[in-house]
Amino acid sequence: MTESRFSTEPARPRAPRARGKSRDGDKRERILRAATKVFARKGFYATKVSEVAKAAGVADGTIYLYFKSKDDLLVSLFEDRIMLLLATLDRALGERPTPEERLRCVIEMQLGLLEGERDLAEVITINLRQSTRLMKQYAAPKFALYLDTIARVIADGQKAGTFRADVSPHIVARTIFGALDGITMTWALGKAEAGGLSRAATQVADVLLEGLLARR
Amino acid sequence: MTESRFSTEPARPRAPRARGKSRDGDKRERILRAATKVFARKGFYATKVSEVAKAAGVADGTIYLYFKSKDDLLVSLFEDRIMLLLATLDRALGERPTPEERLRCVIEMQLGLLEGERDLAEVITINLRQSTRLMKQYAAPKFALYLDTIARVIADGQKAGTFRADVSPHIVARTIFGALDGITMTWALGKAEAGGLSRAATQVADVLLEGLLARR
Amino acid sequence: MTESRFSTEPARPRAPRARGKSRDGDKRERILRAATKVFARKGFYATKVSEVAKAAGVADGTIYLYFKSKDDLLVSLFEDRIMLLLATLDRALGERPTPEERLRCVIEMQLGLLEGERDLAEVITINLRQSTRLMKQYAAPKFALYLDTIARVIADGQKAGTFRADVSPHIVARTIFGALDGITMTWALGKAEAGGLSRAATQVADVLLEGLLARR
Amino acid sequence: MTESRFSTEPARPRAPRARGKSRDGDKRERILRAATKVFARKGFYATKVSEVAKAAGVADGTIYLYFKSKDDLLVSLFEDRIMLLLATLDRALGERPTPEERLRCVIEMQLGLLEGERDLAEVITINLRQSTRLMKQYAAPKFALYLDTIARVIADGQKAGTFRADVSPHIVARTIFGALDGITMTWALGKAEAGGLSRAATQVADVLLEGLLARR
DNA sequence: AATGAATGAGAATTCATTCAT
DNA sequence: GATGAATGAATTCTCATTCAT
Repeated sequence: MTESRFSTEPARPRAPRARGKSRDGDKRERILRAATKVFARKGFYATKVSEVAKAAGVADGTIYLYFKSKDDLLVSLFEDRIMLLLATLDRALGERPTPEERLRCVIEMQLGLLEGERDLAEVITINLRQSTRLMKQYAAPKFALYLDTIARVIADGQKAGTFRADVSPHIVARTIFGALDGITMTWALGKAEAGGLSRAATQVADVLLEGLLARR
Repeated sequence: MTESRFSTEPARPRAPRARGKSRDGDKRERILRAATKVFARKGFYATKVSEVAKAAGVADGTIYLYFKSKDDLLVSLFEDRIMLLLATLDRALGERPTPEERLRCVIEMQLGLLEGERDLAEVITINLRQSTRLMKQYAAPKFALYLDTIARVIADGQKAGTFRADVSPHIVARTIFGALDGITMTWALGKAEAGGLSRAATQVADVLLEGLLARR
Repeated sequence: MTESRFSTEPARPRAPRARGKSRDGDKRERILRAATKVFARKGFYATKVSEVAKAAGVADGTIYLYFKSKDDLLVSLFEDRIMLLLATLDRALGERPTPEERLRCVIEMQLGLLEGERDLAEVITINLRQSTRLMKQYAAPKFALYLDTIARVIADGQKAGTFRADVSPHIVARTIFGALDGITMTWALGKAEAGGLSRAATQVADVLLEGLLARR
Repeated sequence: MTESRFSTEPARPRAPRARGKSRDGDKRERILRAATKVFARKGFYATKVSEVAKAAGVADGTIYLYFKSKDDLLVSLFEDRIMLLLATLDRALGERPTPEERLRCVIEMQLGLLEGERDLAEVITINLRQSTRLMKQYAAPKFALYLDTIARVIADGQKAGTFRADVSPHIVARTIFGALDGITMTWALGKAEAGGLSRAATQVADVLLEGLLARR
C-alpha cells in the first residue's frame, strides 16, 4: 500500500545477529563485493538488483535485508571504502615526518589502494558520479573530509617552509586529487596494465613535488 | 535497460533540410541547450526526455526528429562541445610559440570554456560518466584526441629542452587533465563562485609549470 | 529515482484534449467501467492493474494517464458514482412534497440505482471497504454528505409532525442506509435475481415508514 | 496475489497438543487478539504478518504453527467470533418468550457484543469485506446461519400474530442486520463514543419494532 | 515448539519511444 | 515537420511463507 513509503533513518541495515560471525557478517560484505564488481562492469544504472543478488549468491530480497535500496548500496559502498582510505591514510601519515614524505604518502596511498582493486577504482571514479543526487548529498561530505586531509598536508608543509606559500592549500588539494583521479580513470577505462598505476604515481609525485617546493 | 536499446551506429541525426540554417539548426541547438541545463540539474538518468522537451519548448516526439535516442542526446552534447574545445584549442595553440605559453593556454582554455558555462561543466565532469557504455564507447575516443593534444604540447616542450624529459608525456597529460577536471568538479558541485575557476587556473598552472620545467 | 515520489494534488487526471469528444473523453469512462466490472468480480486487491487495462482495451500505462494510481481508480469510481446518486436524489426529492414520499424516494433511489448495476453495487458495498485508508480518508466525507441528506428528510418529517420525534435523525439515517446496504450486499453476494431489489425496497420502506410514523 | 495462494481446505489449524489448555491455547488466542487489533487499525491488506507477530509477541514463523495463512487468520477470527455470537444469542433467545423481547434481544446482542470491542467491530464490518473470496466462500455460509436465526425470530413472531405477515422474514432479517451493521460501521469509523451504540440500539429497536408490529 | 533469516514470486509504476493525426 | 496520446517492456521492492537451527 501507499500508506507510508518513506522512513527517515539513514539506512541502518539491521545486521542480523552474527551467529558465530560466519554466515551473517559475511553476507553484507559479500553483497558489497558483488555490487562493486557488477557496478564496475556495467555501470550503476545498467545494473539490475537481481544481477547483484545473483553475483552475491543470495536471493533478490536478501539485498533489502542489508540495504535500504539500490541507491543505498552504492552509497554504502562509497562510505565503507572512503572511510577505510581515510583511516589508513591517517595512520600512515602519522609515521611520515617531512612534508615531502607526507605528500608522496597521499599519492601512493590513493593510487595504491586502487591498484589492487580495479573494480573499486572504477566504481569510485565513474559509478559514483552516476547518481547526481547521491553525489551531491552523500559523497560530497565524506569527500570533503578527504580533501581536507590533503589540504592539511599542504598547509603544514607551507608552514614548515617546505612548500611554496603562494598557492591555496585547498586548490592544490583538489589539483592533486583530480590528477590522481584522472590517472585512475584512464587506467580503469583503458588497459589497466599491472604496475601502471605505481609507475604513474612516482611521476605524478615527482612533478607535483617539484612544482610545490619553495624556491629560496 | 536503456543501455540495451542503444544501437551502435554512431548517431547520425538526420539534420532536417538545412534551409539557410534558420528553422532547423535552431531547434537542434535549442534542444541541446535545454538538455545541458536539465542534465546538469538532475543528472542524466534522473532526467526524463519529456523534461528536456518541455525545457526546449518542443513536443516529446520532436526530440526524436533530431536525436536517435536519449543516449544520443548525451553523446551529441559531448561531441559537439569537445570538438569545439579541440578546434578552439588548436587555433589558440597556433599562436603560442613557447612551451610554457602553450601549456598555460591548455589550462586556461579548459577552465575558461567551462567557467562561463557551469551547466556544461557539470554535464562533462559528472553526467558524461553516468553511462558506462557511452563513456567507454563514445567518449573515450574523442577524449583520447584531446589528451593527445595535451601530450603533444608536453612532448614538444621536452624536445625543446624546456620541460623535464624524465616523465611520460601521456601521464603528464592525464595528470593535467585530471587536475583541471577535479577543480571543475568541486567547483560545479560547490559554490561555483564567479572567477573561482580562473583564479584556480593560474595557481594550477604555476604549480604544474614549475614542476615540469627542466632544471639545468 | 527516489528523488520525489509524492505529489499532493488530489489526482487531477490531465484529461487529454478532447478531440471531437470521441476517443478521449471515452477512455476515462471506459477504464472506470472496466474497473467496476473487474473489481466486482475479483475484489480490489486481487485485481491487477493490467487486468483492468485489458478489460478496458488499453495499455497498462494508459491507466496512469487518467488516474494517479490503482487507489485513485477506486476512489474516483466511488466519487463519480456517489456524486451522481446525490445529484439524482436531490433532483427527485425536489418533486416529492410529503415526508412519506420523500423517504420512499430515498429508499427506491438507493436500491434502484444499483439494481441495474450489480457490479457497481458490489464495488460500493464491498470493494470500497477494502482499503481502510481509502475508506477513512476519501469515502467517509462524501458518504457523510449522503447520510446528511437522508437525515434531513427525517428531520423535516419530524418538524412536520409526520415522523415520531423521539429518535435521532442521524441514527435513523444510518439505520436506513445500513438496512439498504445490507439488502444490497446480500443481493450482490447471492443470486441477485432481477426485481429482487425493488421487491425488497417496497417491504423495507413499508416497515421503516410504519416504524417512523408519529402516533397521535 | 495472496488470493491465489489460498488453498481451499477450510483451515484446519492443528491446535498443538492441548495440554490442559495452558501454553498453546493461549498463544493462538494471543495471536487472534493481536490480529484483531492490527487489522482494525490498518486494514487486512495493509497489515503485514510480521506486524501481527510483533503485536502478539511471537516470531513470524510461529503464526504459521497456528494458522495456515494470513487469510486463514482472518477467517478464523470471523468464525470464532460469529460462532460465539450465535451461541450467546441462542442461549439468550431461550430465555425470552415474547417476539418483541426476542427481537430486542437480537439487536442488543449484536450491538452489545461489539460495543466493548471496537476493534472487533471494525474487523467484522470492514475488514471482513476486504477479501472478496473470503467473503464469498467462508463468511457467507456462517453469515447465513446468523441471518437465519434472525429470520426465525421474525417468522415465529408472525406465526404468533405479533408481527405483520406481509413482509418476508428474510428480507426483514437482512434489513435488521444491515441497519445494525451500518450503525456499527459509522460508529467504528467515527468517534465511537462510549455508550453510543447502546443508545442507538434502543432507538433502532423502537423504530423497527414499531414498524413490524401487526396492526389489527 | 519457536525462531527469524532467507527466499523469490509477484505487481505497481515509470518512461523511452512510436505513430496516427 | 510537429505533436503528444498511447504503448508496453522493464525493474525495483515487498512480503507471505518456508525451513534450518
